[in-house]
Amino acid sequence: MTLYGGQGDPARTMALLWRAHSPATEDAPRQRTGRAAPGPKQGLTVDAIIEAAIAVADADGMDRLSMRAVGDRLGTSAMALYTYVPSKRELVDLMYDHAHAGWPQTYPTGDAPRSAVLAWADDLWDRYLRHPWLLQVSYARPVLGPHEQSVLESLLGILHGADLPPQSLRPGVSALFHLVRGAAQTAAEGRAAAAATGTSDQQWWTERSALLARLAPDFASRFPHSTALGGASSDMDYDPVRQARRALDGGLRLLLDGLLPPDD
Amino acid sequence: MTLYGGQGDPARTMALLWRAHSPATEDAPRQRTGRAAPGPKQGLTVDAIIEAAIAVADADGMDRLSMRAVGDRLGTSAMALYTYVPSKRELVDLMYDHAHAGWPQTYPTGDAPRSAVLAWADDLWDRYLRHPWLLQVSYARPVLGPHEQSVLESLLGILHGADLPPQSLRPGVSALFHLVRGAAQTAAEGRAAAAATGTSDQQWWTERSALLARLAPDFASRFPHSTALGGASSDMDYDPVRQARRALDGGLRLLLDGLLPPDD
DNA sequence: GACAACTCCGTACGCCGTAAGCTAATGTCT
DNA sequence: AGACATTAGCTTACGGCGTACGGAGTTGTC
Repeated sequence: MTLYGGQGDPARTMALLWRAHSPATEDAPRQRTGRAAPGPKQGLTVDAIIEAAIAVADADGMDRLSMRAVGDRLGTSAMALYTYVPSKRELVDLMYDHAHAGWPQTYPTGDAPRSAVLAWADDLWDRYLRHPWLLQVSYARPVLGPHEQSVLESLLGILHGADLPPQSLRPGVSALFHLVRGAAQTAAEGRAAAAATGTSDQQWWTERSALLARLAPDFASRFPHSTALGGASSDMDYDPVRQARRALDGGLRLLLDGLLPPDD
Repeated sequence: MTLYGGQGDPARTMALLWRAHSPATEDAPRQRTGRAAPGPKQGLTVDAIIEAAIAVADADGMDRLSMRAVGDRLGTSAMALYTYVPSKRELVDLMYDHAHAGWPQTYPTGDAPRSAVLAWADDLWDRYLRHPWLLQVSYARPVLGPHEQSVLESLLGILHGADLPPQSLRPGVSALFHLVRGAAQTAAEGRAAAAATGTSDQQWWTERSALLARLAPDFASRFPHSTALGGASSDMDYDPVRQARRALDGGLRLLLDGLLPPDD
């Protein structure tokens, strides 16, 4: 199920999200009271925690991400993290933003906004497949961090050059995000399913068909169009990542036909 | 985080999914051994469990859906459910399919496939907003039940009439699903956030802006396009559901411009 | 030297999914 | 009628989770 973000204390979360990037708030829980700073030195940093958490999620998946697991990786306990991070939810928010770091500031457009959009989508697709747990964090979250913001900003930069009808901008942006995200999710989950069950994609698919044929022998007559669509041609590609990627490319083509003038 | 479905024993899951709809397997765990049926009468049914679980998810959200909660609602314990359903994962799969029940078999197309697609998308949007937890179940799941299958089948029926280039069919279908699902997710989560915090959408938005202005005073110069996009006009609509719906309508328009000939 | 502020973190609580196994009910077979 | 295999229902319990709470130890200021 989707993990909803942005639910803790918004001020605290946003301070953490924008902390290093803002000239105003230098850093740290330490600074919260305006006064000095007694007490032991801090042994961890928020960034170290974020990176450890991302490492856990990348390696073992979001299901296995727990405060205890992050603590283990850092050689401490789960509770030690709570000095730096108010809760797991906030940590996920921070992970989410951090995983979008290093995004290109701009994409070369020239006279070809279409290929720039495709490059942007390709980068986002890569990012999602590299950190599939990103797709399990709600993207309707309203607490945006600086790195996520860059992803949006770079797309807007591309579209700014193309002369869109102004009322197409917002829907176009939403649609592009939804398409990439949806396709990447399909790909990531197909890949994960194959890895989890250990059966090849083709093998798995034929087993499923046999089962369906037995349980629902009238399938073909009840769902003729689905049957036609699923009809396996001999050169069928069972790899879920390639399938999803092809669907994404096609979907982007259709959408951009409606959105942009053709590159030339 | 997204709950991955379709991971239990596929044969058992599919038998449950297609059970009532198939002439072959009459029903029930009872029947699994070919032999007769000693032991106490069964006091529950799979359908009752599914419906109770959906009621819990509708009322309290997916986070609060637990086997114990479903058991409580049925006046029994959590463990009593395991006679009927192999695990929570399978139960979620069954819930997912069941929540798509009653889908229109066909949409009137006439010469207007475009409006038929829009009606289909509208129905799906409604369904998602009525059962927002559906959006937290992965839709890349390959174990399809009969009701989900009808959703796809009806769309294919519409598109069959329009003469699409054949290579546009799959990407078009994927894109339509992704658009509706993405928009509904944005809407549902915005709605949930407003309900959870108790602040009005407008109030919440202005607080967020003030916070951002303080933490990242250089926001406008670093993200000029985002700033321009977010620029609040006086007649701005803060309601997240309406916003997402408008984005969906616009996105569908763009996509269908690329996909279909205009209705007339 | 006193004290306040702070970090660190062990313990514990109430959740969760579900494995294991007992009890009692029911059918078939002798 | 009685024996017995099979099954549903359910209790108990285990190992996980997020995190509240509070004690212990460390560091700065007065």
